[in-house]
Amino acid sequence: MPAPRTRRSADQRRAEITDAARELALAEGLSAVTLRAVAARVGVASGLVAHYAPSMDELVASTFGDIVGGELAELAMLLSGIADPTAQVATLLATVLDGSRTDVTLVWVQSWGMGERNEALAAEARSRMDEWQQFIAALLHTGVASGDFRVEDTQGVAWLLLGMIDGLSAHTLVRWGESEGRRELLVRAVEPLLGLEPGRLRSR
Amino acid sequence: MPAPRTRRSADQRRAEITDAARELALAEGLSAVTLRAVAARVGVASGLVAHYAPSMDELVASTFGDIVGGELAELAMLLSGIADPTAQVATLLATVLDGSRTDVTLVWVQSWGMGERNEALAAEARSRMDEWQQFIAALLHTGVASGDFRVEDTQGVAWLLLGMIDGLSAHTLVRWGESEGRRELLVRAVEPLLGLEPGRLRSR
DNA sequence: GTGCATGTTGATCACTTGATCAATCGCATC
DNA sequence: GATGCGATTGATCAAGTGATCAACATGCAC
Repeated sequence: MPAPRTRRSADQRRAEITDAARELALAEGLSAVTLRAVAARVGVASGLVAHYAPSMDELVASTFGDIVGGELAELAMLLSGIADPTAQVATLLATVLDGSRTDVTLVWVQSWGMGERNEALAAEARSRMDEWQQFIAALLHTGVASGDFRVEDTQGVAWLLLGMIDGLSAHTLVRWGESEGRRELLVRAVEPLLGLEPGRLRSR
Repeated sequence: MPAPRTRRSADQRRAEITDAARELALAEGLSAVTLRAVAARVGVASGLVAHYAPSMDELVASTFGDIVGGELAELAMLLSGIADPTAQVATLLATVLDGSRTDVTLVWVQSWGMGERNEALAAEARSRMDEWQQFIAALLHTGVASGDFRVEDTQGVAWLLLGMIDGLSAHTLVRWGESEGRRELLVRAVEPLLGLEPGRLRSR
């Protein structure tokens, strides 16, 4: 039986396709976001995906953007419910390293490795990294303004924190477990960067 | 004109192939290590590469191992000429973050992202990460023994250092430049982890 | 010189990828 | 109900992947 043809509005179909792409990327990585794989997941002919996507490179890039943008929005939401800057940073570190986001981490790591061959993806990765850096910098800035932190180079420290987070996250892709002990150590390394006395970030 | 057929010993040809694979990986990434690309670089029929390599997955994995193994050996050589543990760590950080090794960094990052689809590569990556971690741990151990460092959880701190290094290195793939300022900050974060007074790691 | 073990070729298979496009048909509009 | 816009199909192309193998020929042993 040939699949029954269903007809949607263009916007609706577009949404289905981007959703399917995101689900695929989270389940099997960005390299699994393929013309036919997306089509199969939507339950549609391959040509239709090609019809809506400018190119697969761009679909992969925008899928990456969706995922990591959503992650940041989620985190921002979580932190917005916390008043104390120190607690915010503590929560940031705890959340990002809790090992429950290997799917998003894989997407990040693949974006760095695939950027060599997919210029749209590389550009999107740069943009999203900036977004994250600015988010962290804003966090630090708030803490400095309130007198909780003492940071000179806010931008630089934000980059450093992001680098640490990304590196430790990437490691969990290959070596999971032991994340508990490493957060403790990370916290000890971060405190002096923020001008905090030892132990302040741990209280939580 | 059909290419003139040249005949080498099996060992010699094997060496040519692994060399070509390494060069390709460094120039264009692990994903460029392809049956035909390697054959073309050696100047040989594709079938010959298949004849010597158990499979392309394994050739990619062993190529990765060659590259990062060589990197570590090179670094070990460099550090062996330094007596003071503090200077050793300072040199380690300076060397790894000097931005002159984006080729090796790309190989690292790709190994994490491709491990999903290449089990041999994933295993090799795990093994090489262990190697690095043990190397750093030994460095720390020496410093503790000599009284230069004060570190309780040597293994944990080694993992943390490696994570920081990998994360910051990965960032240089997308955002190069500014590496100078970040080393300064990294050093400030690492000092307390080693039980060093502020500024000790910077003296170099 | 001759023989032949073994290094080497390149055509070939089966598969996957992104992309194109004429043909088809669902469905809102009239 | 009939019309036609536009969403949808699926066959098709060109390119690239790893792998296989019968045929070939090189250069050493004798």
